[in-house]
Amino acid sequence: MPEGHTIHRLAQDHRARFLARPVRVSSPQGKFSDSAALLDGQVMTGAEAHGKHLFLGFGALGWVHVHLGLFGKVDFGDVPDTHRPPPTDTVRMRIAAPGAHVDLRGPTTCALITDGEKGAVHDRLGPDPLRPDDDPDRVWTRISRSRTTIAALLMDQKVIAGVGNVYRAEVLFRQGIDPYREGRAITRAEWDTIWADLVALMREGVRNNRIDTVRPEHTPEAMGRPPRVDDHGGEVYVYRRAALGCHLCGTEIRTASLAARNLFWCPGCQQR
DNA sequence: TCCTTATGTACAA
DNA sequence: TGTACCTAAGGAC
Repeated sequence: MPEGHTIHRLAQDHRARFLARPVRVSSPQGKFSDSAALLDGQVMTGAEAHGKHLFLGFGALGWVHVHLGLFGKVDFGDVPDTHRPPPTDTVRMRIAAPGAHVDLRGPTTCALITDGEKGAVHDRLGPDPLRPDDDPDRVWTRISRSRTTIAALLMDQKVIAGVGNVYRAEVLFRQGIDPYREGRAITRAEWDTIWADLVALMREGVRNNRIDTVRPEHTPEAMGRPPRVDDHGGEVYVYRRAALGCHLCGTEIRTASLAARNLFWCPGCQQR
């Protein structure tokens, strides 16, 4: 379930269990074995996120750089060592300390890198709504000069880091903006609202560890409908609701493929 | 049991 | 634009 909120939550969850503690590191699946051997027994000195990238610090040894890609999964287990389940053979990396372990499966990236290499990753990522010091003006500069659609721009990690297919669809619905509108046709006021909305939605995503975007007044309860949670685990307006009726205006939600990803929007609520 | 799909990205042509 | 990569769940049979 990896959009930026997941990764920031993972950083927090790693810090809570492992920060400043020596940890056991292994790679049952094998692809990370050499680095795991170097790190085994070392102290975890940091855990941070930028967009969808996770960095686990190990002092002078560098950082474990993790990117979940589309399929990557992380499972924590908070059990006494005597009850710790043996890892399955797809676990790329297991980190363990007394009373806690975490398994990483199916990541696109899991590699030990240097400070310099970490810096290079930050340099190619845009501002992240979940990093308090990041500057939305840098994003606005790119968007306001671009003929690319706002839908494509929001998914471009060099422009803005951490937004994925769900937040893209949902923030454009919430702001009433058609996904095919060009970046340069977005007004400054619209951009300010999009950024502020992403900050709020993604912070809530970190808190709840899932994506909910439906405003209180639009929940099924508030609208007198039976309770419902969408099958990806949160409550949303348009994501994966193709051919269903819009919660607000009843228009059929449309879907289209854009740069190999599924786009969802309501033609009734979102303006060109 | 097989097929499809998925909240992602990099690289080749 | 297409393809490769990594894993697991759900649905069709």
